This record gives sequence, structure tokens and C-alpha cells, in this order.
Amino acid sequence: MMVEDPQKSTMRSSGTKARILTAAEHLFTARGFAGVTMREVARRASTNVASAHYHFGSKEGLVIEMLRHRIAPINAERLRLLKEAKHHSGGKPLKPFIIFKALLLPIGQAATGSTGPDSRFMQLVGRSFTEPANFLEKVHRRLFRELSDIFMVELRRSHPGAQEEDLFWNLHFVVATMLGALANHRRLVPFSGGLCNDQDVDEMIQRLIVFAVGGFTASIENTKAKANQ
Amino acid sequence: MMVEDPQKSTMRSSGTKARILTAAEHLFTARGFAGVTMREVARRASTNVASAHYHFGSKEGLVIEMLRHRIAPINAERLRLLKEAKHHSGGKPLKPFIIFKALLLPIGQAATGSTGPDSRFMQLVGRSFTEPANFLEKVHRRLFRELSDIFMVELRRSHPGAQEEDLFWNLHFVVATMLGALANHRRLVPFSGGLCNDQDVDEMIQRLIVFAVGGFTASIENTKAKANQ
DNA sequence: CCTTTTTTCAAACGGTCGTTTAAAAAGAAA
DNA sequence: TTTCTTTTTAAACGACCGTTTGAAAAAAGG
Repeated sequence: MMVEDPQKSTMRSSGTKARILTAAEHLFTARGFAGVTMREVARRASTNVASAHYHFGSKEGLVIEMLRHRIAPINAERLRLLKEAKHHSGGKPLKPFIIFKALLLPIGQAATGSTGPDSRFMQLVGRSFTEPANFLEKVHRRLFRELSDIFMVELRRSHPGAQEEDLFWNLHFVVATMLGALANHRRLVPFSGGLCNDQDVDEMIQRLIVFAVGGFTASIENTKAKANQ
Repeated sequence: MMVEDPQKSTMRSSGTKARILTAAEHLFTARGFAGVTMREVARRASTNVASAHYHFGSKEGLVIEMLRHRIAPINAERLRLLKEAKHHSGGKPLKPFIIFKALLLPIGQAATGSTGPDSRFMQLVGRSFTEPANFLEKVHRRLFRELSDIFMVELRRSHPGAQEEDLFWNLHFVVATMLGALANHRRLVPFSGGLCNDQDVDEMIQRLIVFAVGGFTASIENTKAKANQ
């Protein structure tokens, strides 16, 4: 068998598994999960379908491993930034701007990293949330449950008077904005008649952070004002 | 042939075409475009595949017609609300809150209308934006180009000092938030541990409007402040 | 009624899909 | 080398896809 962790124990494979992963990432990014066949992935990786099944078990397995392989490092960086911010805050609650920077900045880093994925890959991540495939829900739960719990703790600390329900709603909106912006990124250029540049991922992330903080804060303030009136 | 407008001239068909459209809407909503076969649609509509091809030409044709059939009335209502608001403003620029209400409220109306689609259908609309199928881009361009042009005119009038580029970016974010929130709607319940209710579409739209206005305004103000410093 | 057009239907077509099989090739251990 | 395990390969399997065909049924026009 040997479908286990590449790091572990014996590893007699040449780079076939890694080539399949890379090929899958490029093709799934361009045409989605249902739009790409195992035969195409295998051909781009200079191998055959049976090899892909040998390494990943199934097409689902390949999709899951590819997403995990790219998302896990981004989430680790998010937690690192948050921990770093807490260390510099001296026990005081973090400002929303700091919290959402920790959530959003690692996306830009991943998209502009030297050997990392290009900005197009993030479209795939956004798309993976909207695809109806049920097997993806489990993956997302495993990949994002701990992360969202930790971020919710910080949001609670920074908004002591806010209703729990409102915090959930507005973090949900922030994530929705992030995913929507990533998934529909390429539409900005034709929409703006070429005025906006979609290549500068960092600019998008900076704008996204400002927008997210503004939306979140306005919404929390609005609900608080209503409650007090 | 007879694949033309149902309103026009002769119409000897019983409700087959309408039944196919309804069946397609339900199935595509649940499992996406690629995840549903023409045979399933035909069976749910109590007819057969050839009939579906007779009425819609192809699977793509069916998808396009289904989207157009649902989105066009929503966009008409958006334009109506905007025109109504302009009529009551006495020539003064509209506030962002009013503009985005005109953009977002019709979604809630469509989702809660008596014979209209349920909230799940809006997931499909959101999904149609992120699906990689190229034929959808033309549909979206035809359905949304005029709409976005008109809304941009009002945003310009309400933000005389703002850069054109910033207006595009932030309207893009508002739309991204809307699409992302719609597409990921059902995730809110498990994410919040059951605290938030995803059945109340009106509540979501209300919260969404506040969030969108807050994000848009904050982002415009932020850029203006930077330019002045 | 008969004629003409529109609509429905069962059946088939050509292709492609994810997956499996079984054997060959390559490496590691002895 | 021999033995055992891991990896790669070509070929096939069974199922299902979107679409088309050609004829029957239904509706409209005369």
C-alpha cells in the first residue's frame, strides 16, 4: 500500500506523488473539481491514472490532500500572527484591526511567496467552500474548526459587551467577504473596465482588511446602539 | 423547433417546460451544475431527456434559462427600488445605505416570496459566480452589466471626492460579501453551534446591509484620509 | 374529417469517467 | 544474487454521460 505520510519511515518514491499534487493543483484551479479528470492530472504529471490512485486512493483523496497541503501552512501562519500580537499586547484585548490582519495577511503571503501558489490558487480555496460536494465539509471542519474557535475567543475579548450571536454573524460575514473576494477576484478587471489591477494581491488584501474591519465594527456598533435605545 | 419565448404567439405545450425548469432549479441547487444529470432532471419533471433537449437545446441552455428566469426579476426590482429612492431624494445624492438597500433587499424578497424560490436557491446564484464554467460569464455579463453600471452612477454621485478605482474595489467587495454570504449561508448554523438561525433570510439581509455599508464607507474614508495626509 | 405543426417518447450512439487488475519494473534488505 | 516490498505501467471493466434519432402522440388549422 504505502499511502502514508511522505515524511515517515521509508520513502522510496521519486517525485511522482509531488508531481501529481502540483498537476492537480494547477488543473483544479483552472477548471474546478468536477471539470478535471484523473487522466488529465496523470498526463500532466507524466504518469498514469493507476499511479494517482495508488498514491491518493481516489479522486476525493487527491482533492483533500491537495487542499490540506496548501491550507494548513496558511492557518499555521494565522495562529502565529495572532499569538505574536497577543504577546505584544500586554494582556489587553486585541483591536479588530489586529485580529483581522492575522486572519487575512497570510493569504497574501501565500499568494506571493516565492515557491508558493499564485493568486489563482486562492480562487480554488474560495470555490471549495461553495462546491456542493459533501466530502469537502468534513475537510473544512477539520481544517478550520480550531482556527475559528481561537479567533472567536479574541473577538469576544475585544468586544466585551457584544452579543455572542452578533459576533458569529459578523465573523461569518468577514469570512464570506474574504472567500467571495478570492473566488471572484478575476472579475474585478473586466468589471472596472481595466481600471483595477487584479495582479497586486497585497493591495487587495490591504483593502480587504479595511473593508472587513469597517463592516464588522459598524455592524457591532449598530446592534449595540439598537439595544441601548 | 419552438424553443422561443413562452409568452410569444403559439404555446401549445402543457406545463412540461415549466416542470423541467422547476426540477432543474431544485436539483442544481442541491448538487451543483456538474453534479446533476439531464436524466435526473427529466425524471423529476416526469418526462424524458429528449424533451428537455427539445425545450432547452442543451444542458448549458437549461442552466442559463433557469438562472435568467430567477435573476431577471430580482434585478428589475433592484432598479425599481433605486429609481423610487431617486424620486424621493429630490435630486440630492443618495446615501450609501439607500443604495445598498436597493441592491440587497430584493434578494430577501425573492427568498421569502410566496411562490418564489427558497433561500437555498440563492446559494445556487452565489455558486454560479464561482463555478469555472466559461459559458456562465457571458450570462452574468448580460444579466449584471447594465445593473452595475447604474449602481456605479449612484455611488459616484454619493461620493463626489472618491477615486473611481476605490469605488470599483469597494462595490466589488460588497458584491463579494453578498455572494459569499449567500453561498455559505448554511455553514452559519454549525459554525455558531446552533446559536444563529439561517432560516430567517430577512434578518440576514438586514445584517448584510449594515455590514456592507460599514465596510464600504470605512474603506472610502480610509483611502480619503490617506490621500489627505 | 384531413393536414400540418408541435410535443413527447423509448431506444440507441459515441464517448468518457473513476476505478481495478495483474504483471512488470525498481529498490532495499539479506 | 536472491527475496521481499514498493512503485509504475498498460489494459480493461462497468457504469453513466450529453445528445440524437425516428417514430408515435397530441394539438391546431383548415
